[in-house]
Formats: sequence, structure tokens, C-alpha cells
Amino acid sequence: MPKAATKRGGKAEKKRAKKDPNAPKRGLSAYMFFANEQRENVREENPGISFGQVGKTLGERWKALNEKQRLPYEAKAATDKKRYEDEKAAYNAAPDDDDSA
DNA sequence: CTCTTGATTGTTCTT
DNA sequence: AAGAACAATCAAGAG
Repeated sequence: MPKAATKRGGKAEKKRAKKDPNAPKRGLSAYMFFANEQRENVREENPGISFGQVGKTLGERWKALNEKQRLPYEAKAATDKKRYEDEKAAYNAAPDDDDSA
């Protein structure tokens, strides 16, 4: 095993309570932006499909795209990530408010 | 330093 | 309202 085996073979876990004080939520993922655009397209090509089908079709198409196709999505993901960086920055720079310091 | 895990993000549909 | 498959992610913690 070259690296982390990661038991990512199952399914997503449930949500968990935040442990950080200001919990700097991460930015969105390329998939988020991709879904935003494709969700309409997918539903258009698959009229009347269940959520399960949409979700799966979405994922399959996601990988079906080329790197350049994901570019616009990854680009947005990076842009949103920057948003997160700002939070993280403040989160690290502001463990607790206190002007005096 | 390097790996592991946990937490998070948004969509859609169902109940 | 919230949960669940779908994929990415990436930052912090632990050794």
C-alpha cells in the first residue's frame, strides 16, 4: 500500500458537531459547482428520475468530464476555497476576541 | 516531516 | 427539515 488505505470504500458518514470555536467552514468542492450546473442538465436528459439516479448520473458524468471540463468547476472551487482561507486566517488569528492582546 | 482522519460543501428527492 | 448517494478537499492532529 503506497499510502493511506483510507476506508473510503463505504459511504459518507453522518454529520458531526463542530469542535472548533468559530469553525472555519471549508470552501465548496468542484463537485458542488459542477452539480450546480449539471443538476439542471442531468434532470433535463433524465426527466422524471429519482434523486438516487440524478445523484449517481451526476457523479458518473463528473468523472466523464475531461480535466479541462472540470477546470471551470475546480476554478470555482479554488475561488471558494479562498473564501475559506479568509475564515481560517481569522480563525487562527482570532482564537478569541480581545483588542488588547 | 509524513500519514490519517475528520469535518465540510451542495444537489436532488422522499417522507 | 433532514437525511442520504455522489465526489472533492484539505486542514489540523498525531507519531
